[in-house]
This record gives sequence, structure tokens and C-alpha cells, in this order.
Amino acid sequence: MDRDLTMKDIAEKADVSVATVSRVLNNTKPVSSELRKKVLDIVKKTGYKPNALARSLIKQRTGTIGVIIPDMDNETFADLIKGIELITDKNDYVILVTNTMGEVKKELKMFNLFEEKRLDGIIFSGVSLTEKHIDFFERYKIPTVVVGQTFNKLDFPSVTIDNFQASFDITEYLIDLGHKDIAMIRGPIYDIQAGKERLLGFKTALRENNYPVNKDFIVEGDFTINSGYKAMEKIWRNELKPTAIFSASDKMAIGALNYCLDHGLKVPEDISIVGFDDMELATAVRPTLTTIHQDQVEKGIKTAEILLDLIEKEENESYNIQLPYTLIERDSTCKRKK
Amino acid sequence: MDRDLTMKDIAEKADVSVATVSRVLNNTKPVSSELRKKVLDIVKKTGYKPNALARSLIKQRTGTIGVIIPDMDNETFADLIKGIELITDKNDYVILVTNTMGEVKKELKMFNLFEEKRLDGIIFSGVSLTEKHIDFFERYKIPTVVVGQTFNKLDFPSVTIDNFQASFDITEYLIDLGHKDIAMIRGPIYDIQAGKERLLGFKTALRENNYPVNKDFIVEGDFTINSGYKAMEKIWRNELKPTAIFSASDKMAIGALNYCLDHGLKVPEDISIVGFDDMELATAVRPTLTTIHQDQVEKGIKTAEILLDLIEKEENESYNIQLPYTLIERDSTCKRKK
DNA sequence: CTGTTAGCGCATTCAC
DNA sequence: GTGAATGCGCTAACAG
Repeated sequence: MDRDLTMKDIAEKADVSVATVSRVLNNTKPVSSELRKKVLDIVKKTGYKPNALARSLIKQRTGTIGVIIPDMDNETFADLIKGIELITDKNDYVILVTNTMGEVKKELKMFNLFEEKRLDGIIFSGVSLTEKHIDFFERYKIPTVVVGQTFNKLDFPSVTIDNFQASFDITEYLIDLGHKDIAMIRGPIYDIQAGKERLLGFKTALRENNYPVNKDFIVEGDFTINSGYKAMEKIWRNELKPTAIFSASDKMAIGALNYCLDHGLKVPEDISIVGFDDMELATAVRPTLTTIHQDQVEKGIKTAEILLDLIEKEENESYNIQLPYTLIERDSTCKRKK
Repeated sequence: MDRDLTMKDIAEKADVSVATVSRVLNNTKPVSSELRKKVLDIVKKTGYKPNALARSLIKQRTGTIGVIIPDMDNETFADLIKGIELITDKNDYVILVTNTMGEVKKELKMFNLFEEKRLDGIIFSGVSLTEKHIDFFERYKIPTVVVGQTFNKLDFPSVTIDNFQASFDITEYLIDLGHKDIAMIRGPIYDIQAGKERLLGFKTALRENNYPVNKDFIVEGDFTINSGYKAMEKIWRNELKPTAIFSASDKMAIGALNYCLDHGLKVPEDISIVGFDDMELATAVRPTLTTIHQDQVEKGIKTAEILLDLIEKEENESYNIQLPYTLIERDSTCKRKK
């Protein structure tokens, strides 16, 4: 490959100084229209493109932000990124995405890489905070915003929904339908928001209605369809059968639904099932799934907006933004049969 | 934010020259273990991280590659990226991902940005080639590989599956089950691989078995669930009803399936349905979907491997790699009832 | 083995 | 308005 064209080359061809070329390219200082045209012509003719590396080196800004998520194969995160990209693209930033698959080692590797590449900011989600993470962020001050979770030890702005309240609401919805024996397929407890908070909302709703919390009716899954299937299998082994299932994610709900369908149980006649997230999957299956809708794209948008504010206005407050959610009633739930 | 620590700072603190610091950091030339230790200690204590921008400026390599896809919300592309990342990560590259949503303008913007940022290579998929694209690539010689499609005008290496043959196979599979009246929900024709090739395979299989190709039995969708639903609706309006449906994507197949389910048609008893891709969705629905399985992660891996070869070995051949596929028989198909 | 020096490509003083 | 010179942080000759 030939050597890249540089500003010097353009300057020589246009018979001006590099400073002038720089000025017309960046509109940073007045240049006579004559020289401007001359430079622009050469630039167009040669297809010259400024070297962003050199520019970043001087300006101390790279125009790229790093995004760390567990797995973009999960529609939830894919949507989140789309929201982020909507905003970053509009502001001429670019995103460096990485899937950590929950591996702490990979997370730390990426954090380091982000630092070396001098990214302007970081967005991350689903990271389980270790001592090393804390060390990193205490030393390296970079604009950062967290999405879908919060940290107590580190004060980054965060955007989430009120997982506790949403779970509470959908549990009460089941209770209002007359259900008493409600089982929950929960996520891992170390996932504060989608695991712990949703479980808490569920339990609290039961308690406030004076229903007992039956330990056998709470089974853990890992948010996959398969784990939902397995969890349902376990729940159904109990003497007492629930008439409703609250799953902490749509995927696990689909797993539970399939278990029912595969074993001759009618949904919702025999058993009502609700999910959480409102992924595309929720309306792709039959019966369609009653669930909590949250707008991931919007979440990404908000997150990116906050980050860009942090970067450009150098604000430095820490706050948590809660986005709205809605309960969407579909065909997987009905009143308890007497 | 304080000024970053530089190599000069480290050199001063360790009382050596910057060259020495550079040498221990890059293991590029022998350094006495005494000095090496001294430098390493300071680096560790201060948390110094080299500036990748400055390094890239010299080495003419950024260690980042650009990935352009239509929409990573599509599991297909999400998996592809995961495959790519598996390889790039292992080789200490990083990827810049962008969703173009099919907008040519965005594609061109990103190509330009990639050039300015001096990325080491580009992978793209689902791009509809315009004159401007061609101009770009003729001027800017950057290692590039295409996935999921091929170009005749530009000779980039590409990795695909044999869409024609796969479609042919699954159509014959339906024919072997005794189906004669088979409808197809196809994709847009400008999508050479997933649209045109799959349609061709279908038609060819019918012709080779001396079945007529019924125009009313070929309806176009856009690969979404909803378009599959609509397409099925249209197909079912015909006087003659098909006993089997071949959909060019799982999503459209699910749409068709839902139309059937919503209108009292039994699948597969009344009508057999097959999809294409074998996404997670294919086993999430009931009945589970007979489909063509292709391994997107593997596709991403192969693609990235080829690109890295291109970059590091500066090879420059153009070839097309076809990955294997398999027909997976599930519950959405059965023999035609007499 | 180690240090000095010259750029990588650009933006930005500072003179004119 | 314009040009010459300085340096962003680093690597790679080049000497020693």
C-alpha cells in the first residue's frame, strides 16, 4: 500500500502552507476564498482524508466511546446499543463494542484497552464489580455511565427502570386475577437489578397481600429459555401446583410456557404465565405473553445523552435515572378458575 | 482531568531514557534486568498506560477493524459479530461496530470515518453496492472481507453458504414428503443471497420435479415476523391452498406459523412450514421449526480469520468460501395427508 | 546494552 | 490573512 496522503502533500500541491490547509479543513480561522477553493479542489481531486489519529493526539479527544455488555446476542442489549448508536452517530462519535460474556478477565482487558486508546467515555452494563474494577476506576477518571444496574461503591450516573416496582406491579396483577399460588422463576441474585430487585418486588407483593412466600415456588434460572424450561419442570414437581408463574425474563417465561405446552397444560386456562422485558419473542409465541414492557432503545438513548453531556460539559454529578415501564396484558394470563 | 502520564515522565522517574522505557514496554530490544525492573516498578506504581494513538501514528496500525452490518438486533448478525469478536479479541484487535439499518448514507459515512481513523480492515455484510461504494473502494485500498453476500464488481474475499443449494434441498425435502402445492415467502430480490439465490433454489427444485411454479404462491416479505404473517395471509387468499410453505427466513416462517395458528389451521397436519437460518426462535415456538441450520458464529470466525490474514500477511487473493449448512427436521413438517 | 534524535500527521501558537 | 515553528506521545534508526 502506498503511503497515505498527508496535509503536507496537499499544501504543496495547492502551493500554500499546511496551516492554511488545516484552517480550511477545520473552518477554524478565516482564509481567503481564493485559497480556500484551491485547497478544497485538491482535497477533492486527491481524495485526501485527514488522519484522525494525529488529530486525536493533539486534541486529546478520540470521538469514540467504549461499550461493554455481556452479550449482544440478547435482544435487550442489541436494542440498547442501537439506542446508544442513534445518539453517538448524531454527534459524530463512534462506538467500540465488546461482549464480555460475563468474564471478568475480558472486562478488565477491555477497560485497559479503552484507556490506552484514550476513548472519550465508557458505557457499561451487566458488569459484576470486583476490587480490580474499583481500582481501575479510582485511578482512571473517565466519563462513565452505567445502564441497567447501579453501584453503591462507585458513583457513576446510571439509567435503569424501577425493577422492584415493576415486579411488584405484575405480581399484584396476578393476584388481582385471583391467583394465590404464584411461583417465580428468578434470575441470579448477584444481578442486583434483574435478579435481586425483581425477586424483592415479587416477595413484597405477596407479603402485602398476606400470601405466604413458598420457598419451593421460587426457582432460579439464568435468563435463558432452557433454564426457564428446567425451572418450570422443577416447580411442577411440587405437591402443590401453582396457577400462575412470574418469570424474571421473557426468555425464561417462554421456557416455562414450552414446558407447559409440551406436557399438556393449557396456557392460560390451566396456568397463567407472565414475563419481563417485552422482547420480540413475547409476541412471536402463542399464546402471546403478558409482560413488563421496557424500552431498551430509549434506555440507550438516555444513557448516551448523559455520557455525551459528561464528556462535553464536563459535569460530574452522579444520579440515577429511572425510565418508565408498562404492564402489557396479552394472552398468556387469565382469571384463576375456581 | 490531569494531563496524562507520558513515557517521558516514566523515564525521568526511573532515571533512564524514553527509549529504554519503550524497550522494556515492548520487549523490542534487550535491556538490563536492573533497569527493566526499575522501569516496570514505576510503571506499576504510577499506573502508566501507553498512548495507543501515538503508537498507532508511528506504526501505521491501529489494531481495530470496522464492522458494518444492517442491524444487530437481528440474531443472525449478533452471532456473526460474536464470531468475529472471538477471533479479533484473541489477536488483540478491537472492533468498531455500526448498524446502518440499510441506509446507504450511513454506510458511506462510516466508510469515510473508518478511513480517517485508519482502521486496519473492514468487514461488511448486507450492504447494497452503489457507485459511491465502488468509488470508495477503488480509491481506498484497505483489507476488506464481505460476509453473507458476494459482489461481482468488487473482488473481495467473501464467506457465505450455498443459499441456492440449501433452498433446493429443503424444497426437495418438502417434495419428498409428498407436497406438491408449495408456496414460498421470499425476501427482496436485491438481496442476492438471501433473496434471489434462495428463490432460485426453490424454483429450480420445483422445475426439476416437473411441478409448475405458481406465481400466486410466491410472495415477498422483508424477513420480519410481521411480513411473514402478511405474506401468509395473502397466500391463503388464493383459491388453491398450498400444503407446505417454504419461508426464506425463520422469522417470516414464524409469522406464517402464527397466521395459521390464529386461523385454526393445524401445523403440520394441515400445512407444513419450513424456515431458514435456525435462529433461537426456531426452537422457542411450538411446533418447533424445520429449517436450514447455518452457523453464524462460525461464519464470523472464518470471516475474521480471513481478514486478519489479509492484514498481517498482506495476501491479496479474492475467493469465496462456502460454509456448510444442514437441514434440521423438527415438528413443523410432516407427510402430506391424502 | 543505553541515550539522543528525528519524525509519524496534524493543530496551534507566534510572527508578519 | 498567511506562513514558520513547536509539540501531542511514541518508536526506530543512529551513535556510542
